[in-house]
Amino acid sequence: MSEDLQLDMDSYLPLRDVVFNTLRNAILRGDLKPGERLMEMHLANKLGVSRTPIREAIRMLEQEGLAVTIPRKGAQVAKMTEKDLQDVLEIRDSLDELAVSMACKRMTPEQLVELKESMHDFELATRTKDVRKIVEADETFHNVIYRMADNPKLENIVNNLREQMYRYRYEYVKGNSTYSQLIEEHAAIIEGFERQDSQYVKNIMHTHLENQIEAVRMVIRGQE
Amino acid sequence: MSEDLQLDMDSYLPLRDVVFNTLRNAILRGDLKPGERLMEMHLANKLGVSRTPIREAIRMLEQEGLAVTIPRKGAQVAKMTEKDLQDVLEIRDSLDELAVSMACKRMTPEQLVELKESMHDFELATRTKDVRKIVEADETFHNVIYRMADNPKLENIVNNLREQMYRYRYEYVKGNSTYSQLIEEHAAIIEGFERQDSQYVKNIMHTHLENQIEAVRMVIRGQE
DNA sequence: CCTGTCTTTTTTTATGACGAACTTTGGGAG
DNA sequence: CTCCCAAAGTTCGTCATAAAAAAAGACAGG
Repeated sequence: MSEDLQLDMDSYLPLRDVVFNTLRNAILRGDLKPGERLMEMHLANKLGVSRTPIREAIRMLEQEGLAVTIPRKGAQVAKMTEKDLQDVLEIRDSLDELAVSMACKRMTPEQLVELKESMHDFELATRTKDVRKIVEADETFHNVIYRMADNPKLENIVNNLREQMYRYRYEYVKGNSTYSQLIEEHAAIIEGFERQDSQYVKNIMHTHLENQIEAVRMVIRGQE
Repeated sequence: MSEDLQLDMDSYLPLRDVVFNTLRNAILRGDLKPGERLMEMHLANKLGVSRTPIREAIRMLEQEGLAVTIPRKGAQVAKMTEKDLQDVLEIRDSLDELAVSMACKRMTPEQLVELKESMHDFELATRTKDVRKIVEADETFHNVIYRMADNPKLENIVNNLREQMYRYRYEYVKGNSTYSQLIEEHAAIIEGFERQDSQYVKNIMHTHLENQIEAVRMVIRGQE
């Protein structure tokens, strides 16, 4: 559990942000599992930094809902209950509708091209059978849509909400080897955007989301 | 600018949380103005704590959108542009609709009573002409509605969005001495809930929100 | 064998001091 | 007046330290 943490010393960012991104990714891809403790010294040693940037990163994770800290006991990776999942989905559904409405109104032809490209990338990714690639490609596809809505705050909120499901969805994608349905849905979404048929796209998005619920729910149930 | 910062040493909370709440309130009620710098040492001295809890609190504010930090330059109280306001309103509109739908389905009789009480409190508050009391009573009223929706995450997100408008709305409420319209709208909302007429409530909520936009927009324009 | 209490250890929390890196500012040279 | 450089101010990250709380373990008594 939780090996392989390593800093991406990319460009010049404050260490707290590097740590934040590192931990965030570790949580999302399941290297740090729900309920696992986040001990300052431990992480500091493992990442080779001092405790200060670790603590700041934990505060950020906390505010994003990826970690929960109990005073004087420390932080853990947030667990999700079925109720939490339900709540998140409710909101996502609503915001997806909003995003689609806005995207229909505001999208540029270039963005439509970009969307098609990312759908194509997704298709390619499914052939590799590399779960991580597939999930990432899917995220990219949806991110393009949210960006089309031209509302950065919306993008941000939806991303936070999606994050909270990802780590569970990971497991779901892993188990599910039939991506044809996903591909068809993506195609339908694009078709809808081309016709500017916002209602049509909303419906597809809704079922698209709906299809994931059961699977994620299963994973959550098996969470002890 | 920014005197009078003082810690509420309430119950036993980690200092970072106390600092966070203190700064948050100061920002919301305008004691710390948009664009004002948040210097670690200054705040630490003013609040009588060390830099560590200050830094952690700033990270939290940042994640809530109330502060913006530029690496190696430090944090400022977040400013809002008209586009930001537009974006926030779009989302709030959407989430208000969701909240109302859910509240209609899930509300308990006790909550309806609570809502009526908080409307009454609002009426009383308007008579005092105390801006802070009025704003708080209005927030309470709306919070009851969000709580009726029984979706804590939704409550949290909407609160964050509202926060970002509060400090501007403060000015608006200050200038506006006719609260009769607000009172009527609140009454209409309750009436709608009693009839479980979700569409009706949504409409009222929408105009209720719409009424605030222009005023907030004015304040933002005068922001230099 | 289990239970409750006491002690020890671990961990969080908060402080203070320090140096390095970066920004800004203000003065002086051209 | 403009450009450049030095000085001052800040952030950023590290380290050492100490207090307080929680967890873990030891141990005596039922």
